[in-house]
Amino acid sequence: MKSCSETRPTIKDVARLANVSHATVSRALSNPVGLAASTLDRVKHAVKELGYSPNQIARSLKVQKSHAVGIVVPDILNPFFAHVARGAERILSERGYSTTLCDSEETPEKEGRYIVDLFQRRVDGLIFIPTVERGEVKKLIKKNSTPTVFVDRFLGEEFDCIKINNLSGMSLLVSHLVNRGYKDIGLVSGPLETLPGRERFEAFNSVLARFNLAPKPGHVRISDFTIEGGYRETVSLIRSSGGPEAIIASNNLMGIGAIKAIRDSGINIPDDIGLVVFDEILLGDLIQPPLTVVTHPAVEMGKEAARILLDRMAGKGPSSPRLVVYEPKLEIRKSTR
Amino acid sequence: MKSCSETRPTIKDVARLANVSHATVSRALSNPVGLAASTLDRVKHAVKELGYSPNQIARSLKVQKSHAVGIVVPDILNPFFAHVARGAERILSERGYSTTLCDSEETPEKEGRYIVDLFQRRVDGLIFIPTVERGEVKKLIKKNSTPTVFVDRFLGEEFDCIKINNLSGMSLLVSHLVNRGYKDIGLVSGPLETLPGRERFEAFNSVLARFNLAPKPGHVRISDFTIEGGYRETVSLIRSSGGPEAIIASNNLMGIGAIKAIRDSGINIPDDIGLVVFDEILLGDLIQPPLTVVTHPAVEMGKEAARILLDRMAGKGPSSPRLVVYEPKLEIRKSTR
DNA sequence: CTGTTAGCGCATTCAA
DNA sequence: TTGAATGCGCTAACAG
Repeated sequence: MKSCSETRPTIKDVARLANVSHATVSRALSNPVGLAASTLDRVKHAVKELGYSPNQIARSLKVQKSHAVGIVVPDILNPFFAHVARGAERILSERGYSTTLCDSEETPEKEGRYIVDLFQRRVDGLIFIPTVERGEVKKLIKKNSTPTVFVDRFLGEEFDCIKINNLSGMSLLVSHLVNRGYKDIGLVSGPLETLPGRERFEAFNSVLARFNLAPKPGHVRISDFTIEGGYRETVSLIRSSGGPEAIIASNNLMGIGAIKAIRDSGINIPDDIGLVVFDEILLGDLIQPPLTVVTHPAVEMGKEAARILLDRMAGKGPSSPRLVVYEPKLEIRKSTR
Repeated sequence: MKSCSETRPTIKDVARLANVSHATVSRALSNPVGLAASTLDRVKHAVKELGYSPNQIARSLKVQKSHAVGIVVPDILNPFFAHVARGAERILSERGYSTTLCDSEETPEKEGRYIVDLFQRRVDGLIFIPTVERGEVKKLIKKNSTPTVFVDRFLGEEFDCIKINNLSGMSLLVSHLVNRGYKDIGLVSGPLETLPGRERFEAFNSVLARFNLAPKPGHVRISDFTIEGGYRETVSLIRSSGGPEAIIASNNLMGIGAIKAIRDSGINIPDDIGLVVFDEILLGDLIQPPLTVVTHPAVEMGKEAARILLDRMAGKGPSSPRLVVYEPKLEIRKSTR
């Protein structure tokens, strides 16, 4: 359809049609108390007649609030992040905030551009799941006074953060394997520059030690939280002589990569190798064999992040950073002996 | 961290520090030609010193363009829509537009609020995948002159639209089944109030007729494009006496529902029943048995939508509505005999 | 080459 | 109960 070039009606157009001042129109629309019923009526008619829709940009400039919040996630195709976004968005929109969902695609440059753009658009708040940690973004966030809450990953103790207990999650996974008789357990770890990558890595080692076990040299691989990365490291793990009896994938995407790698190597779960995954896998129960995983309450975490952000934007809440830690759950399916 | 209450520096602060007028600062930042090198230098230093970041809201108000576009999808958890969004976002951000991704969660009310909000925020363009068709949203879009392009679903011939050839997709699926000897084929259809739902439904009937077959009464079920809906109808199909030999699910989510339903009924794919799905299923190749599906180039469709939208926003392109139709591909896996 | 001026559309004092 | 005036932060004539 041809875009028609007539300009949109403004508050003045409404005022003219209703025979009042534009200030009156403004009142009628936002706080109609103490207005003559007849005036209100005329304004309403004029609004409908012209199809007037307030210009939020002008309004934001005037009131110095955008009533918008940014949500930045590293990968919208990862169901975990999508669920977090959904939870946050639900709470925020309930409270009249509109949200801008940004997918940084695990790319620090893209992420940086988003943050700058969001700040220039003067969002009132930010829910942020960063990619690999870098000083620059952290500086940006700190310099800017926009309230920000982190989810899953974070950039330092000085920020509000919603996360899960990575130690207990990894403990659940390792214990499960050890209890089933696995001794030689491999790890496909996420990047150590991310909080969950690092914490799960450390937990893996410490929990193993608690069982008087230690990872075999070469059986711990540092990867990047992607399907491809998980695939690559798992293949290499399998091919190496004396590969592990079981593998823990440190997140869902690497778990998918691991399944594919195992399948492509012509060996079998759980007969030839065990596999368990940190974080739920979409359709994890439909895969053959169904995968044992550790789950997070992703939607709830998003909601909680939003609630805390709302507090911050309202200037409420403690002045110290808030840390909310959820407990993961073990979902036992059949990917181990 | 406590949000600090000092207000952000404005262009005037920069001007004062650099000893120039704010108009000069504006020029230095946007179009620095014909400025004395020394002036430019002073401005740049002042900008850095203050950590000045232009207020995009004020800028938008002045230039009457927000340089933002909205992307509204019915379900961000559906990988098809997520991929479309990703494709669109890539093209748009390349061209300096920022995008607001909105998830209507298949809820017309939520969708309506998003559209209104986006228009009030004066987005320069809109990429829109509507929920079930309703007159109201259509009216909103038409009344507003904001360029809009639809993907997959649409609201009428008068709009730009990127879609796939639903007839040939369904033809691929039906032919595949017929060639393998299935005669009694059931359909779990999407809602007929959506374009793909309707077109696939009609294609199902016409392609069957081409083979001199007709669907058995009760073997065509109208559902709602959700996992639950697909589950429900498939269970009912299986339980009915003389259920179909094979089922076509009209989209990916209903396909997942169908798999679960078949599994929960204690019967087997492909031995007891065949299943093929319109649209790729995430991990469709990891499910047991791997699912035969028809695929769309989702990212490319999103990109094309963005390109057309860019044209529209620039006032370029034909004045008649543009329709781009992609051809689906059959991905044969092993969910039929 | 740079400063002055005038709005963009709106909310909000302050008077009347 | 309503109107007039002001300014949010910025860009874009128009002068000089």
